[in-house]
Amino acid sequence: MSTEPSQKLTEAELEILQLLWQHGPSTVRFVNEELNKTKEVGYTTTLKFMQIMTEKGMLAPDKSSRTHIYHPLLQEEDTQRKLLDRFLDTAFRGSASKLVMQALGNRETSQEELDEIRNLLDKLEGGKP
Amino acid sequence: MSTEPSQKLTEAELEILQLLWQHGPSTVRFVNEELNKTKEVGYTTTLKFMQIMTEKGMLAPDKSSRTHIYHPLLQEEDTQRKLLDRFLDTAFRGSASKLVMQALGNRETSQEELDEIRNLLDKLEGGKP
DNA sequence: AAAGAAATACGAAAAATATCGTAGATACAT
DNA sequence: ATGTATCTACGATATTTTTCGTATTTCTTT
Repeated sequence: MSTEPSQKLTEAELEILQLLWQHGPSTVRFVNEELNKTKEVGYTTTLKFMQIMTEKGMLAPDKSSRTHIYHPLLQEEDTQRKLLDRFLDTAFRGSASKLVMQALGNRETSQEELDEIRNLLDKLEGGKP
Repeated sequence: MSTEPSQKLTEAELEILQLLWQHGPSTVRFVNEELNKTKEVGYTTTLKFMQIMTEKGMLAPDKSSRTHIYHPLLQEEDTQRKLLDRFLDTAFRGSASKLVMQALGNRETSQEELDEIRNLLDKLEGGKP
């Protein structure tokens, strides 16, 4: 009927979600301050965004006290998966390996992370003696 | 002071670039027909996009014949790298390994591709016996 | 050479995103 | 209890992105 988390995250919405995932449920003020570490954004702008996101079913404000606390309703990993699917299509025409190669090739990756990935590869190939 | 390939590709622009990378320099009509395989877009809309992209320095039309042939000026891999950097930051807060894990974990990847990736891992860890 | 088809140029409307100002409500400090 | 600071609500404006209509030019065909 209503609360379908309508897709199509905008850049600004994603930024806010990231902050909430990272720091947990937060106030508008906190989110706004975090945003301002990167760029200049007015308080009411942030507020408006979070209200719109609430309408869209992405956030739920706890209004029990005057200062509302916003909870993210979207799961981080779910959302990342969807974003990745889309990105893979639009930017890499669907070639996951090409994307992976670029992701690993073009930046520093710690030994630990490499090990992790290698483990995953082993697992994926498992059952093939 | 002009031809700087100003950044910030829009979705529509990227779609067009993909077609040009995939099929090589093309006419507006061809691009439009390709686009219409997916969604409905008017001819002049496509034309306008390609003209704007030309202004932005992303494309260069060969106007020697009446029907212009548009060449992409951006390199596919360069562009993908930039898009990936951005995406990595905004969607995965910079964690390349997390992105890679998702990319590999959530879809079918062929044995060949897996091998390729494993090779890359070996290379990246090279110099460490 | 005239009619019709196919391109480009250009301006402007429509839609989607982002930004903010102001008003009114609520808490807090004096 | 009065003034000040802090919030939320809400409407309005600005910016960016997408879409297209119309005019004009250039071929083709007859």
